[in-house]
Amino acid sequence: MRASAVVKNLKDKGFRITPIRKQIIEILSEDRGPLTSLDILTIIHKTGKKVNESTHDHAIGVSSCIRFARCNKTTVYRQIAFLLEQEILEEINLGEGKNRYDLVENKAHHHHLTCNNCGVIKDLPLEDNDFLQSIEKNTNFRIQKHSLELFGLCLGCQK
Amino acid sequence: MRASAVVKNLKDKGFRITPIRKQIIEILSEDRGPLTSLDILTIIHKTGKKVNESTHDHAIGVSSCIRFARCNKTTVYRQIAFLLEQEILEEINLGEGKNRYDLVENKAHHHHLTCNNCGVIKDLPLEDNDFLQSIEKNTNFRIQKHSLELFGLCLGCQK
DNA sequence: TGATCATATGCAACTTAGTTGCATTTGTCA
DNA sequence: TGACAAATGCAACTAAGTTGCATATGATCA
Ligand SMILES: [Mn+2]
Ligand SMILES: [Mn+2]
Ligand SMILES: [Zn+2]
Ligand SMILES: [Zn+2]
Repeated sequence: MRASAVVKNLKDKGFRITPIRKQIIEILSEDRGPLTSLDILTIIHKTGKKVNESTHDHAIGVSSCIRFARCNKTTVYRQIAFLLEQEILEEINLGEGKNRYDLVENKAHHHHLTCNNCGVIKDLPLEDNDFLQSIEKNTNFRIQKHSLELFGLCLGCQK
Repeated sequence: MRASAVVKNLKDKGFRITPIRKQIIEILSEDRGPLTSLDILTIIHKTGKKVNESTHDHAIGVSSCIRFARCNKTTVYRQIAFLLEQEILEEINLGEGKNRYDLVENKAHHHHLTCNNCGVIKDLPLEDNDFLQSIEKNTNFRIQKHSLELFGLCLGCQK
């Protein structure tokens, strides 16, 4: 599983593995598309409730469950900051007035197609090196980062 | 001048021309680069003061000056919304947690190069139609809008 | 298995961008 | 010069994100 590889990597680097840190990595590795901090917090809260309701034992354990239920937005923001520093996440801005986060991991650099009608966000892998190099030549800028976001209608929403 | 053409166009379409509306158009037509709502408000306030301090008569007039000095952020936001509807402005998001606005007018569609060191924002005219068409073919999306923002170091900041 | 200690967490209070409702003012046109 | 719709100011609000501080906890070692 992708999440456990990320966790192992962090542990090897000497970082602490807390239930919330692990859970955020797991949530983002489920590939629901780039999530906001509130998306993440809401999923953590739900996970806490679900596990609490079930009478069976569960991989997550009761103590983690209690902590998921109480998880605070500050913690989510701080974990996001940590995971960004570790270059495990990428910050994505679709002009919504809030950020989204995508697991980088072994996925190559990519962009997004957002449907203006149904909101679905599709990955767009795109080899853009030639493109960027020609801009560097023409402008004398040294390009360090770029963001390309496309908006339109997905096949289903074109009617 | 570019600003007066925009104003005339609005007048012809039957929209009211208020001092603040006109001033915002003028500020943005001075090409200081894409401005935030606060940038705009601050410049309006300064203009009010400057004109007030000067003892000479001035193209702007005293009554406009008083209104510039009192201009409220709500008004700026509402003018921005109006000018966006009229497709006079374009909204630009550089991932700063706030929007910037650029006059569209007769300037062609373009992108931006932002210097990570000194913050300068340079226009980047870029013919990207072929590029977009090939994405449409490969993805079955119909693309309606796109944003491409580049970040790096300007010539001066490359040391 | 504890004790230790740096790191992670929860909570409350704060900042900043942007929005809304409402009373008042003003640009336009007859 | 009215009349009236559109524009404005102000205050109160929302939502994303940040900060300080007291408490809790994961990893390490005895
Ligand atoms: Mn993605
Ligand atoms: Mn520009
Ligand atoms: Zn769709
Ligand atoms: Zn620079």
